[in-house]
Amino acid sequence: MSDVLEREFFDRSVEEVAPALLGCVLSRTTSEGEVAVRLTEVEAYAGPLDAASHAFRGRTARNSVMFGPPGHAYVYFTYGMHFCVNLVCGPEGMSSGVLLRAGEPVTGVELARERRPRSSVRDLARGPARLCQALAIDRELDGADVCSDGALRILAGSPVDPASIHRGPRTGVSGAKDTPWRFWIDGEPSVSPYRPHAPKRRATLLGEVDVSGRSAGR
DNA sequence: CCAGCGATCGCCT
DNA sequence: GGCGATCGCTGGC
Repeated sequence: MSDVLEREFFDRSVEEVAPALLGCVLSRTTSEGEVAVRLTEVEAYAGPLDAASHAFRGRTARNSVMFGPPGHAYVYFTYGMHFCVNLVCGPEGMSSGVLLRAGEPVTGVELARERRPRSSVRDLARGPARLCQALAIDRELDGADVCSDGALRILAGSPVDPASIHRGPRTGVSGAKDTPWRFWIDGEPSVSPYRPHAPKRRATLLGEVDVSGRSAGR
């Protein structure tokens, strides 16, 4: 109960929900205890309208949670070793979601450090896979309702100064690369660095110059 | 600080 | 069979 966000919060366009999630708190409870982070960086993915979205090519076993009701977690496994978590937005069937990319630890820092012993506190939840590691989020939480009292909850946080919310292109995606649907709280140390998508290197032709981008985060 | 690279496997073409 | 909504280590400047 307490200060869990209402499901209606998620029942709007993903472009509205994403910046509104900044400053909110994601809390994860296991038998080991609670770890919570204040969200500092997110990305919006707009389902079938969005070439970068996992839902772009329709419903599959993996992404089916995105096609369900808002306020649930879509957890996927990638690169053979990492998990990332999205919160599903509305309306139901739209298959849009917000990827949670980074957060500032606010509760259970010691437990999070046990899970990521090589990490500085600043890096504990800096990046979508690190965030999942610090909070022990895996595919068992795929479909979890974050708007009720459960193992994974989203809580209201203290208000964020609107002027500190910045936006830019999303990180690491190959489709719709210029759509500015990455949102972050400016000046937050926990915001992950911007990494433009780098295509797999193939043999270069005739002195072709590699013009891949460089760091421009924050 | 930055670029390069390997790890490792589920999903989709 | 190819390639990720990534991370962490290495080696260079």
